[in-house]
Amino acid sequence: MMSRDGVAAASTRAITTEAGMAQSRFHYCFRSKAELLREVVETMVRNQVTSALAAVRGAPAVGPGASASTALRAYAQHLVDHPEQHLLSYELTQYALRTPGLAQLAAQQYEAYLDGAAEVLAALGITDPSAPRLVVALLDGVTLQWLVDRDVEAAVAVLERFADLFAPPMRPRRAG
Amino acid sequence: MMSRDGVAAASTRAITTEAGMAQSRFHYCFRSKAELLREVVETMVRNQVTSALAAVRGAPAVGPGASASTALRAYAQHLVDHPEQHLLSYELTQYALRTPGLAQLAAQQYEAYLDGAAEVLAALGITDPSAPRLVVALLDGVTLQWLVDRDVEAAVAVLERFADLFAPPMRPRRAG
DNA sequence: CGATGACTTGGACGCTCGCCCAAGTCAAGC
DNA sequence: GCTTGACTTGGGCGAGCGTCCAAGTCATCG
Repeated sequence: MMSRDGVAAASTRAITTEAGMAQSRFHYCFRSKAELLREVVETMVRNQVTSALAAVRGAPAVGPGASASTALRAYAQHLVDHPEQHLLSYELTQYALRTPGLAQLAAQQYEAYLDGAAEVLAALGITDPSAPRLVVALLDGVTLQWLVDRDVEAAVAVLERFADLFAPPMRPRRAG
Repeated sequence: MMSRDGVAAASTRAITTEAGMAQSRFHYCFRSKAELLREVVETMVRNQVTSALAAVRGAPAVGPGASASTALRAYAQHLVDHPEQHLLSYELTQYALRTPGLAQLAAQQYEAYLDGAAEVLAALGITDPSAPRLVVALLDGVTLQWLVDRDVEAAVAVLERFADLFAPPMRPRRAG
């Protein structure tokens, strides 16, 4: 419901109405709205990381270059299929950054992303310690761009270009 | 004031109080709050693009590799000096994406960013048509990461790594 | 001088927000 | 059967929101 309508629209009344329960019940289940948001972020991040790992482990790897490109395509597919989830992820980050009591929640979120990315890259045979930050940064940027202009071709092209730069398939000029 | 307190805190009352004028005057100056936001985004984007261009044109270019690295460092410096402005930029994008009447505002914002990036890259001697999207995506991603964890070293390292991949200084293995 | 119109103001409209409370329901344990 | 305590509820608290309006100020101009 949050991914459908946005964090700003997720009032305690809207949430409880969606769940078909009385609004008063909200503060019986959660101490405050911040507590709910904490749980939402933790659950969402856990799901994202585990499903990304499962997707990478599920696909057969035929060399770091090819599988990196495949993984990037899979991410693009997920983005196109579930745009609201990705937008929600950024909304929650910013909500946390602007809300005093939730400042460290965003940090936890991205720590989990970076750890997850490191694990995914390791599964692809890429162990460079600076790689996770680079990959997460590029994915975030491409995602944000696509959420804005919905240009799938351009987004995929950027990902392909990055894959070529970052993990060239086999060798640049040999045995094409 | 928006960059200081966030978009959510920018109510018409907060804005007019900050400006030292009566709240009623807001709707004499602007038809609605959406109209103000439109002007804010347009002004902000214009300033960002022109100042980025001025910075690149101001620095002497000594080859695409070196100047690209310099430009990325300059961006990192601006980010560290004015974090709220960058956060505001993302907040406005998301506010626009979630607000029905403002949907195309985000598209205009990123169109301007991409055009600006293309111009900056052209000034650096990089004319690859896919380059602006790649660079803007990476800058957005690195910026978001830094806004969350405030790790300057890591952010600069990622930018350097990208500069090496994207526009290698002179030649990879010759005349170092 | 009197009228016009741009500009400013305090106050109000109806609405939503997070949070809280007194009262109620109802199965479990004595 | 009675008490306990987890659970649920409608209603209300004070506050803030975007927007609007009648009334007021005041320089300009016939």
